[in-house]
Amino acid sequence: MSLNVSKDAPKLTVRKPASVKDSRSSSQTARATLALREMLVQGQLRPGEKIREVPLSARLNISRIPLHLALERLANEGFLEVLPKRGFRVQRFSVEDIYDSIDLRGVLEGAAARIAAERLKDPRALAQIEALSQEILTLVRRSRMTIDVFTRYIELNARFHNALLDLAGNRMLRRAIERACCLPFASASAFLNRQYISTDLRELFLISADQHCAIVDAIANREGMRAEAIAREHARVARRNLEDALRHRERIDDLAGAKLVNL
Amino acid sequence: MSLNVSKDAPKLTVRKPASVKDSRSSSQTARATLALREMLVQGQLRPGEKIREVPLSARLNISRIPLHLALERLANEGFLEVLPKRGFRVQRFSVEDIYDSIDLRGVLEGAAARIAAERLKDPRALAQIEALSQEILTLVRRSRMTIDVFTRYIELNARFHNALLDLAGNRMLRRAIERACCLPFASASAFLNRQYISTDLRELFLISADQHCAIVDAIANREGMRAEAIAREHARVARRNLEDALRHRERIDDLAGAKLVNL
DNA sequence: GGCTCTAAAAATGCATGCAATTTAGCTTTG
DNA sequence: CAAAGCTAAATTGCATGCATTTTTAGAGCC
Repeated sequence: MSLNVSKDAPKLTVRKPASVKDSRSSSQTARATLALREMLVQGQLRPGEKIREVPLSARLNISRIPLHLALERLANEGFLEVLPKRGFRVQRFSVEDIYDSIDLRGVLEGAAARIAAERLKDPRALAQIEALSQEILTLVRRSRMTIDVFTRYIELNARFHNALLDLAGNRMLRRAIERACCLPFASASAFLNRQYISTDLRELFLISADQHCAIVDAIANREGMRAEAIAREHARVARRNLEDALRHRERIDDLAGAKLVNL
Repeated sequence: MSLNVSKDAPKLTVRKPASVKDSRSSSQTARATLALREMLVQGQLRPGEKIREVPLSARLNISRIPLHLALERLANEGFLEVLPKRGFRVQRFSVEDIYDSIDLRGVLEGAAARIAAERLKDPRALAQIEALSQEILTLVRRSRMTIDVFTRYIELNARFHNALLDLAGNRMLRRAIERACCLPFASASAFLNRQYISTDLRELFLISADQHCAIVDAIANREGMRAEAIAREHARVARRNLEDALRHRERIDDLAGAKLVNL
C-alpha cells in the first residue's frame, strides 16, 4: 500500500489534484470509504480515537466533503460513533460484543433457514443450494488442506449463505443480515486465519459442511424448526474460531477486526 | 436558544438566507432529515420516484450538502435506494415487505427475550419491566378506551420493549432492532390507528398486555425458549392490526407508512 | 417505425472558503 | 488549588460554484 506522497500542490482553481487521477474509477467517497475501512481494520485509527477531518482529508488527499460522506457511511456500518455536533469517534468493541455479533448472526440466519423451509414451494428451487453444499463437502473432504482450499471454502461458504437468503425470499431479513455482517468480526469467515491452516481447521470445515447439508435437508423436508436450530448452531462455529484465536494471543493481530477490540 | 444576532459581525458575503433563521435549533442536516422523513411518510415523495437534489434543496431552503447528507441517512434507514452515480430513489415496498418486517421484529425481539432469560442474574433486575407490564395491564383493563389511554399505551409499550433490550444487554441486538424499526410500518405501534379506537382494539391491547406479563414471567423463571416463543407471537399482534387495516381500505391512508407501500 | 449517434441540458461529485461552534490554554477569582 | 471566565485556536457545518457524468432530445440512418 503506497502512501500518496503529497506534492504540496498549491492550486487555485486547478480541479483535479495530481493524486486523484492515478486511483482509477469510482468516486472519491467510495475510495475514502475503502481506505478508511482498511485503516480501521488495521488499527491505524484506534478505538475511542476522535476523528479529525482536516488532517485526515489531507492524509487521504481528498477534500472534506467526500471524507465526511465516507465517515457517515462507516458510522452506519457500525465502525464509528457519531457525536452530534462534534464529528466522529472510532467505536470501541469488547469481546462480549463479538460474541453477541455471532449470536445475532445465528439468530438471523436461523430465521432465514426456517423461513426458507416454510416457504419452499418447489423442491427444484433447492438445486443451487444443494449443488453448493455438495461442492463444499467435496472440497473439504480432500485430504490436503491448502491455502487454495481455504480460500475456495470461504468463497463457497459465502455463496451458500447467499443462496439461503435467496430461498428465504425476505428482503428485510437480507438487509438485517447485511447490516449485522458489516463489522469484520461478525462475518461468517471472521477469525479464520489463513496464516495458520491446521488439521483442526479441516475438522471444523467438515463439521461446517455437514451442517450445510443438514440445513438443506431440513429445508427440503419443510422442517422449519430443525433448519433454524441447525443454522443457529452453524453460526457458533465462528464462536469456536474466536475461542481458538483467543487461546493464541500471539496470532490474534492477524485476525479480522482484532484491532477494533479492546482486549 | 437565541438567534444569532450579530453583535459585530463583519460579514462580507451574506451567509444566512432569510428562511433559515426562523427554524430554530440543531443543524440543517437534522432539519432536512426530519422534513424528508415527514414528506416520505405523507407520500409527498412517492415510491419509485427519483430524488432531484437541486429542486428539493430549493424547496427545503437548504443547500445541497446538508440535503445530500440527509438523503444518505434516509437511505440507511431504508427509505431510499442509492443508485451508485445517479443519486437516490424512493424505495418501493410491498405488503409482503411489511409482513416480513413484522416477522423480522418478532425474530429479533424473541432473541432479546430469550437472551434476557438466559442472562438474568439477579431477579431484582426485573423490577422495572415488571412495573411496566403491570402498569400496562392496569391501563388496558380500564373499561373505557380513550385516545389518552391509547397514547399512553403506545408510550408504555415502547418503554417495555426498551426495558427488554436493557435486560438482554446486547448492544448488537439493540442496534439491529433499531435499524429494523426505522421504517414506520415495522415499529410496534404501526397500524394502530388513533382515529378508529374500537372495542376490538381494547381486546388486542389486553392480549398484548398479557403477553408482556408472560414474557416477564418466562424471563423470571429463566425459560428462554418460552420467552422467545411468546415474544415472537407478540410481534404478530402487529400482523393482526395490519390485516384489520387492509380490510378497511378506506382508512388505510391514515396509517403509518401506508404511503410507502404499493398496494 | 425503431435504432443509433450526437449534442445540449440537467444532475451529481466535490473543492474551496467562510461562519459558527467547540475545545484548549490562560487568567482570574473565590 | 479548584472553579469560573475568557480568548484564541482548532474544528465542524455548510453555501457556493465549477467539472464531470448522466440523461434527454433531436437528427440521421437502416
